[in-house]
Amino acid sequence: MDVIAVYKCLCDPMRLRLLNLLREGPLCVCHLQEILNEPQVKTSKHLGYMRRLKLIEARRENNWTIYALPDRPHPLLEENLKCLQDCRNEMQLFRKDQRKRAALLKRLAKSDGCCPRAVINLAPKSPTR
Amino acid sequence: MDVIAVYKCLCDPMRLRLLNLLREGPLCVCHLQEILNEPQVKTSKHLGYMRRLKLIEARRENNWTIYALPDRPHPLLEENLKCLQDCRNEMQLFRKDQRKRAALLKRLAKSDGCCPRAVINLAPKSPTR
DNA sequence: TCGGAATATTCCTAATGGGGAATATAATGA
DNA sequence: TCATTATATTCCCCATTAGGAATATTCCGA
Repeated sequence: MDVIAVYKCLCDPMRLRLLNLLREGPLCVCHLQEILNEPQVKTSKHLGYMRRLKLIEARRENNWTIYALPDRPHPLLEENLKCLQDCRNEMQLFRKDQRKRAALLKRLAKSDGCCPRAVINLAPKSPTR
Repeated sequence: MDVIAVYKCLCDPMRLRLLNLLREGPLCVCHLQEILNEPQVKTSKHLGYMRRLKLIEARRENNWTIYALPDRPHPLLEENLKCLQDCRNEMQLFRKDQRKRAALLKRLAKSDGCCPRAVINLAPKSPTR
């Protein structure tokens, strides 16, 4: 039952926020951390947790680790992320995070971000989806 | 975030099996226990857990406790139960449980079950849905 | 009133998870 | 080589949970 792994990931608020962001495109840890305004350990641990359960992927890009949903995410995960997107009326936090993400990307487009190289590499992926 | 409660319920295999059965109609504890072939404590505890989180309801019918999904279940729960229903190819266990349930109801229809009164009361609800 | 069936609760133990502080590791640039 | 940045890991504590054994509770019928 792989399904259990999906639900285990989904049953923590912080992980939901992370997934909600990754759904819109890959991000490095420091950006996730900044957007969520949560300590580094916490961010890294939750990402590691989901990574171990194979729900998200990580790749090293120079000094940064970029996390992303896999090309073909677990269907159950996808379905639920879509759901959460829909009920984001209740999910003020989600919307707020998304706005912060948009602002961050905009800021980085002017290339004064903390890891421009990562951003450039991800540029084709992040705006759409 | 009520959503977390839903996912907490969903991240245990036994609870998934219980929900999968309740989705088809109400059942008393002893029937659930029999179908799942799990010890009484375990069954009762998981049901209690979900009940406390308001995902399922219970009503006392003489000596039995009948558990059921609420009239208007949490939308996220419903969505996921539907999902699980769909991917039940992987979920051999679910199908097996459903067959056992059908057999049980058939047997009870001949009124030699352990709690006929409960069954009678629930008859209008269980066949459909 | 008593015994038995159905269910819930309590007590215990082991495992897991969350969070923080501190430390380790990896990669960069000076 | 060294300092710095980004990230992961380890250690520690606390809360939650799963599961079983035993016990309590509720309700029934004799």
